[in-house]
Amino acid sequence: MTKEGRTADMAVAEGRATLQDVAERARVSTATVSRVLNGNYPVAAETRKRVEKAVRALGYVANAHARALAGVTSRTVGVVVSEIVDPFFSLIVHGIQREAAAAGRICLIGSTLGEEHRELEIIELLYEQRAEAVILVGGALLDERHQSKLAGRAKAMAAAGSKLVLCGRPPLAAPAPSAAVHYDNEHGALNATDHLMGLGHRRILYLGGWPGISTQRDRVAGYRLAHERRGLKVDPELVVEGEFSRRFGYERTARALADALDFTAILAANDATAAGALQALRDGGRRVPDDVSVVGYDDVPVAAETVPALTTVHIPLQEMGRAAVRLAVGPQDTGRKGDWSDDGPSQGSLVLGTHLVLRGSTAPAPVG
Amino acid sequence: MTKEGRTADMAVAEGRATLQDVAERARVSTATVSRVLNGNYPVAAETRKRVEKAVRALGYVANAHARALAGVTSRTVGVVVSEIVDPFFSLIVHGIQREAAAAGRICLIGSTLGEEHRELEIIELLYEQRAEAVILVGGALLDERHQSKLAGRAKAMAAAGSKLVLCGRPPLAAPAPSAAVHYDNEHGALNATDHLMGLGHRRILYLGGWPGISTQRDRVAGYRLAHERRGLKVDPELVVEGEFSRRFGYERTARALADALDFTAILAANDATAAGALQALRDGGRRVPDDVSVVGYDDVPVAAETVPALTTVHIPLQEMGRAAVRLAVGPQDTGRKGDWSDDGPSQGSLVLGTHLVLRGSTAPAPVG
DNA sequence: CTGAAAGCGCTTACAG
DNA sequence: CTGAAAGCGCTTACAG
Repeated sequence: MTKEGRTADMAVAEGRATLQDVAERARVSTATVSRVLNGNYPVAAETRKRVEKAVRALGYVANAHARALAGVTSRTVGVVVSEIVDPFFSLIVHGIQREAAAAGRICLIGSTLGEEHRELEIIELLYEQRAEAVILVGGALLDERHQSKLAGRAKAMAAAGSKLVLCGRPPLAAPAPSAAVHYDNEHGALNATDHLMGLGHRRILYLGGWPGISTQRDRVAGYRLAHERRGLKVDPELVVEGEFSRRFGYERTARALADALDFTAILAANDATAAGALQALRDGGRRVPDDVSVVGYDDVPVAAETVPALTTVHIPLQEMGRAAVRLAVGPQDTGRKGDWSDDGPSQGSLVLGTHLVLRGSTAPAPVG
Repeated sequence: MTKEGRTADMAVAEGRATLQDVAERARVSTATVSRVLNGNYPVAAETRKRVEKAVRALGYVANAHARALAGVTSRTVGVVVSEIVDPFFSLIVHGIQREAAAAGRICLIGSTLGEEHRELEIIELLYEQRAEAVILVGGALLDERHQSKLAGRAKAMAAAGSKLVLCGRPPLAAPAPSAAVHYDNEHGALNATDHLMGLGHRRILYLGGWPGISTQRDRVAGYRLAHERRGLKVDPELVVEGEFSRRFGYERTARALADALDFTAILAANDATAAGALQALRDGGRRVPDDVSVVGYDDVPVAAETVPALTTVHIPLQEMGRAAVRLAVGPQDTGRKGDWSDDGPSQGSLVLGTHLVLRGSTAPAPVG
């Protein structure tokens, strides 16, 4: 074992080495060590070498807390998701992780565990950790009190030089500063419905989705708009909301079949719901797409794996996550901290396009 | 607008309020404010009220960095995953999030983005953030250099009062301190293989899985052990390793069919691979389970959703995540910081059971 | 029950 | 190119 090796082990045995330890070993001041570590200041080559050697010998790793306290940003971005097991969220998070890694940031990920109203608690925890920015992933809770609390939080964060970024939901109402990256949700549903109508379907069952969230509101709106554009009325019996889940899709399709509800196609609120519908249809002896056409929404992996594979609305989920990080850590500070809180309501609002992916689950409406 | 409301807005406009601000407003010392906030010390009811009012008025949120620096633990647990989009990982992470929330912790989640050797970099980032513990999720890279670096890191962390927890992989070799929660991986594969053998299958294709990782090593070992126990030889042609992926499962099954490889059952390295095999079998005109039986591994949601549904090995993924957090933040410090680095090699090592879930993809081997 | 003060481990003007 | 010193926002003995 080398002398250096032994000393490193000793340092290890005593706990974490500090800047001070490194400075002493290299016989320089802590200021100098800090400078070589941050590499943003001229240091004599000779000195630099000594410091680097000491750093290695002691196995020194900077304390991010001390660094953050001393004024440098935390290099941490906060993320709030509902359920990480839901591919809609995990694909977005994947994009966030990729872009965060590229920007040298690490992610603090909080989950509401499916209880959306806990969003504010999680934001508070993330804010406590002084995340540079907090990204809220997924649809917005349709609750005025909740939204106004969110707006309050956004203001406080802006004033403190941090920011709130919305990902997969529309920007906050006017006076609150926030950035947002969204997708043309309503338009996606409009296209999907119109695709079915173009195939001759007139009685289309809208199935699934939780009405408490903006995602659902916009999808249903697109479904209705498609009818309106063709001068058709929506039969209220054909709009069955509830949950975004495979189980819900299965049960309600089975019930519709049992009730002999008249429909030739299903627009599901998301792919999981559509997969459930597919299974209920099969169990009920209906052929897809011969007897019934089915369209999903999201284009998560399962959509390509069902039998038949699902025609669905593609959302660039990963890209949306990446864009959110760009908005979050974006154009580096101009130095005027908290400054943009005065710039007006919104700090950039992106809308990504969606498009229909045609696969095997849709076909012309059966004749007769 | 109340007077208090106005002041709160003013404070907000000036950036984050500090303990000092609260103290001034409540006309007490910062020590007192700290005490009422932490509630671990007697404070006069009257004083407490004044402080609480000031906190609310200023919208004060503690700075976790300052708190951590001043000696309190960071209440942050680090997590390293490969691909968060893979349900194997996201289910474990879900369990981690649940338990972490219950313990009042927040998770810093780093991803290697599928490049396992980057694990060490991520650990370093997490260590920099002074995570209380770092949980490594998923199989271990079978690489001695990597393992010994990991051991070095584990020692350094232990000395610094933090710890490394392994989740879904075996404990580190002897002299490195670490806690681990694993599952009886080899046994699961043994059972699955034996189930097929019990149904009369003798030529079982082992399909998929990346040989560079402990997960695969143990599953293949279980497959071999099952043969050994029955005094059967493993035909090397029947062991097709490569990747854990649906695509790999599809392609290699299609190829096996094209090559007229002789087999009546498939043990897939995981459910995704099995789902790909199922599709190739269907595309190749084989009926499952009549012509070929298929068994998956993991029991992630997709296993219950394929047609037919997959017989597979269930791993208590969520529970494994929860257990990892318990090991991570576990029995609160006895105060002897870094002490357990001397206690021996391992800090508790749990092994959770797996079991076979019988669904529709397995049946007796076809006669003849 | 309350306060003054030291200290956690960094960074960064300010001098030299 | 280098160092002494202040300061970031907390917590916690130590006094009272």
